Amino acid sequence: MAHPTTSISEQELVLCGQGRELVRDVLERIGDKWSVVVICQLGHTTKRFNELRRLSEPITQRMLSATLRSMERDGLVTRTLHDTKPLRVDYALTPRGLSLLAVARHLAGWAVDNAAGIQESREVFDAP
Amino acid sequence: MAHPTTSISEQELVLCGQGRELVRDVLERIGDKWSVVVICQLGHTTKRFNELRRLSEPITQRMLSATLRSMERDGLVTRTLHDTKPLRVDYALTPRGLSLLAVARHLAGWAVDNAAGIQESREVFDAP
DNA sequence: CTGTATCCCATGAGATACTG
DNA sequence: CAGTATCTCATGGGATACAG
Repeated sequence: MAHPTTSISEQELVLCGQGRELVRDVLERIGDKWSVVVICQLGHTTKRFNELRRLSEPITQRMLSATLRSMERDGLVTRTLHDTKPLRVDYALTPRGLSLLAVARHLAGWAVDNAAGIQESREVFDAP
Repeated sequence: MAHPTTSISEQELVLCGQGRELVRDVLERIGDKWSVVVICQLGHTTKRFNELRRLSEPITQRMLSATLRSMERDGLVTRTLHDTKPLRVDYALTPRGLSLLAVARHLAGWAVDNAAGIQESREVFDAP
């Protein structure tokens, strides 16, 4: 890991200064509706388009296509076209994609740990 | 930490099953335009509305208000109204908010580490 | 099988003005 | 000071149909 136990002050600097746009950028990457789902479904194994589509249900064809392309653009997945008939395309996470997978899992851990508590807070807040 | 070295298979289960909605939920919470900024600016210290507003520039009054309220609803911040004149309201992260701060910093670490590489990948991808 | 092209609408968020 | 109320517009993303 590159930031294992970075000091708090350093991280605060990062988040308060120029780093803010970087962080926003990452959040746009990971915060859209499907990226994390696709990243997690891809995991460490290569998968085909329709395979991913089934695993990521109810994603639409359009959104899977768009999500994969912007991930490819960011160097998170590789796209390999096998020139067979019928067509066959394989997707796999790159090393960078795998490192994002780790972050996504960290996030997922927090989500699972806090989902119930948040739900409860909301109910209290929304009460009469 | 609740999920320090959770096994991969367990996490994969979490992300593929019911956990998906939970994760989406968290991403909507943290993935909006201002939550992470506000969380980071709040950090470990109590702050007033306009103080936060300056620190989170160029956030609008409306969005800071909305962001803080949904964070309060989720039990991430506390809002304390001091009945003085002129009015004074203090905001601070709750323990849950602080745990999210840690996750946000993890994300920020990844962002900083990968921003340059992603930028480069994009340029290559977008090339003529 | 693996996509692209359109159309369409709900939502997120900025600008601005007003209030306790 | 600490908000709320409108208005407005860009965009994200679903449904559907078509294409290589």
